[in-house]
Amino acid sequence: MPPERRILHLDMDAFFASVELLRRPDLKGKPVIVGGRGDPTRRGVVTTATYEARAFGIRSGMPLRTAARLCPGAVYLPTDFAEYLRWSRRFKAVMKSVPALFEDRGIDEAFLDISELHGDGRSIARDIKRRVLEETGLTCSIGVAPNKLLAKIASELDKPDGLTIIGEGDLEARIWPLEVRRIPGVGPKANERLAAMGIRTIGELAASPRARLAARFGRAYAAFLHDAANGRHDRPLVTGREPKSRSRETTFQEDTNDRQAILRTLGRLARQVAEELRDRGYAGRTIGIKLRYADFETLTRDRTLLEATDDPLVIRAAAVECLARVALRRKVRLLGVRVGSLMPAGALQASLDLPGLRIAGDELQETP
DNA sequence: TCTGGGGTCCTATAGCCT
DNA sequence: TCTGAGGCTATAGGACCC
Repeated sequence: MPPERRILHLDMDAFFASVELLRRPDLKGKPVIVGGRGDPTRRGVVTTATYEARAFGIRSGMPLRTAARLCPGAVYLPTDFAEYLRWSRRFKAVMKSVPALFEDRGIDEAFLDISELHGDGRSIARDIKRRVLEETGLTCSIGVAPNKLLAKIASELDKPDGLTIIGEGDLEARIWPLEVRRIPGVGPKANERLAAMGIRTIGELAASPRARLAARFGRAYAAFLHDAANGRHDRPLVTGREPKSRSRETTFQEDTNDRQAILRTLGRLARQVAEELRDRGYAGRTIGIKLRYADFETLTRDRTLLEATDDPLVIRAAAVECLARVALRRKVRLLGVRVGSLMPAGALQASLDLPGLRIAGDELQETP
């Protein structure tokens, strides 16, 4: 019998908006909406809204133009990722100071495996909340549970500034009444298909025969759903992660079918991706584009090179080649460039510097 | 007036090879 | 020699997450 795990999930409250309030304390108590360029007449979506704005029905992912209709009196601010990243590092530094496995889950949340720590989960969580507040002036919500999945659900249950402990015995009372959509991994599509089967709550999902789920969702996903609903989830924390791809994309303010404009944008995106790769010391072999038509139909095209690259001209050339495989009969709303199959650029150099090989121009040649 | 930008992972299919 | 199974890689799309 393995000892019960204790996983802690921390989620910052309305993170981007709260960071903005640190520099603009005069906006405290007002509806503040962060998203796009901060101009609700232009294309963009809400990334975060303060709780005052949420009272007007503002939700993240909502078009800024819709938000402007629902809450014209709100203060609209542009997203400033560099600034949020600075504050993100600060709260994560607090978490990393705890002697426990740490898993980074993006800019505003993270896990700790506190199984081996002395003391009860509640006091450990309280201590972290207090120190995060001291170091950043920001509040967060924490969930503690026997696995990552339940911990994440728990951290959502008492937002903002919440602390929720879920034990094995709390499943029926605390988790089963929740809607299936609360399970991370159940998005709009799966939610709809479950609803069509008459399954709305996690409890109903837990009581569904696996075979019935497998018939609609396939074995693997059905097993995940059924286990999750029954509180079973043994995925370990992922402590170190290598990036798999890097991309840049942009939505045109006006849909366009101007070939020259599209090519110019492609070149700019290729340059930006290359710059980021070089900054971070990576190169990639698979170059791809993403294109979204005005009607939102989206397609991708890939091309795999013989060698990994971080050269903007090589990336652009491959992207142009991908673009040539797409019919540009309709207007385009979004264009993206992606580099995948990443490897550290050092490894690339090492492979090119193998004895007996040297670089000549663009080609690998045998050393005489 | 809709619907961003940055990612990961999974699945299906096709071609090639053994 | 033919057929098939199965592995591997490349490609495309979709669902989901923050």
